[in-house]
Amino acid sequence: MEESNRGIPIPTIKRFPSYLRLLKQYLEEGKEMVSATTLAEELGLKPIQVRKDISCTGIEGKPKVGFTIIRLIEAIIHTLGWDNATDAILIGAGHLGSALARYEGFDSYGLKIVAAFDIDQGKWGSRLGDVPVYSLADLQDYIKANHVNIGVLAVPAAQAQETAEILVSCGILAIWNFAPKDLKLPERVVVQRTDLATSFAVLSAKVKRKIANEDLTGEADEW
Amino acid sequence: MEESNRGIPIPTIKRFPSYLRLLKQYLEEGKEMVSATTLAEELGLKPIQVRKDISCTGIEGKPKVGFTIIRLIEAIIHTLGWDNATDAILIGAGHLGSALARYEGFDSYGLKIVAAFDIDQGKWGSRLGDVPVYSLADLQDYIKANHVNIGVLAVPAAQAQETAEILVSCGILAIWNFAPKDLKLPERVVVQRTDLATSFAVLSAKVKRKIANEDLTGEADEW
DNA sequence: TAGATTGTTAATCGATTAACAATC
DNA sequence: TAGATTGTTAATCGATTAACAATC
Repeated sequence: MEESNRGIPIPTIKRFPSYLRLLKQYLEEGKEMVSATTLAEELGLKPIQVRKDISCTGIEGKPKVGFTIIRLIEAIIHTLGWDNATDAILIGAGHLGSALARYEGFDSYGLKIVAAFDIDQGKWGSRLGDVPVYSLADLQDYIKANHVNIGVLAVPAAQAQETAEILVSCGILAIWNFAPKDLKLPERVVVQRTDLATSFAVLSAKVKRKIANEDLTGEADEW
Repeated sequence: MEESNRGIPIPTIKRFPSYLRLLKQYLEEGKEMVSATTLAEELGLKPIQVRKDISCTGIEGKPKVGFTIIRLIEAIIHTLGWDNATDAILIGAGHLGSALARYEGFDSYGLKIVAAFDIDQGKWGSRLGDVPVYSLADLQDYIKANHVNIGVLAVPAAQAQETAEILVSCGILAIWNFAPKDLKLPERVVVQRTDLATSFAVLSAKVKRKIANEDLTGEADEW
């Protein structure tokens, strides 16, 4: 009963990393307290929204002064479940996979890419940064032996579904899918897409909307 | 008046690329018509939602048969503004930038990365796939000379704000930000973030929720 | 104390979903 | 024709925002 069935709203979850980055910066600058008003101002949000979001972490503030930065940081990290690192494997050691394997930021998200797998024999035995690359044939054994729960999928779209199914059959619980393909998998598997097309679609739409609105205001000026 | 001030809902925009991929696949398979029911089934959505989304493109279907695939594809591409390619420049030729420059999929989004810029002198004159890498010092001249409107930002977080400000001062209208940093820019600039932290936060939350719910149902089974 | 800020409760807003008539 | 599917109008749902009392 303590934690609701539905949990914290996804939009709130999405804002947490931004809060976290800013709070860490404040901490480095030697600050101790911060108000929701300040956070909102810096991130372009409304103060009330920041307060609602913060209330999801269970942290309480002090009127007039705000919130204790270090406590907020810890609470957000805990709420996101980033306080104990999760091992993940990477499938696909192409350009994108390579960039992901070398990405330094994952440490602070509690994500650790421990191994990469690829069909290309030429890549077996090599390393992407610190991450060793193995044959796809070793996937199943590796997952079983190392109790990995998360798979990061960075293969071409044409192989995505098939590869995802292999991951699922190996017992992977969650897939972070970077391939431009919508996966059809059993309900129990958690799938999170990071889709460049989707992101660019939103950018395109915002640009279009901005231009349309500027045209409107432009016309209005002539009245 | 033809196009509303607010335009198409962002959630709908975000689903368009998925429809597009699936429709293109159907087209390749030689199909001509498709129903909203089928699309929904394949993408894990509700038929009513697909119909609502499609209605935003202005395309009308035929009861009992559905929609003409080719017309739907064209309408979605047009609605997204992907029918005439937009030039973009890439800032930051590191691992991520390199992967973005070589990404083949951008063609179909109407995005073309025409040049990359980096502070690292060792990279000047080289190429990321087809994309030439220049000095950051050449940025302003290049933007002016080539009428580029979109900047893809793939620099380290510490340089993101500063680099974005340069882009804005050079007249860039929209920034696609891959750096894990929230940019503070003038209202008129369109900023779209593609943030690994945010995406992973949602994945973490879904996993947590799934586990919580499984525990709940587990307990319920014992009653 | 006065005033800024918090947290709660209620109102608003936008998107999803349901209900159902129209139609091929 | 019968039945599946469309498109519209209304209901529901969830998140954002507003209002305001509590408090340091």
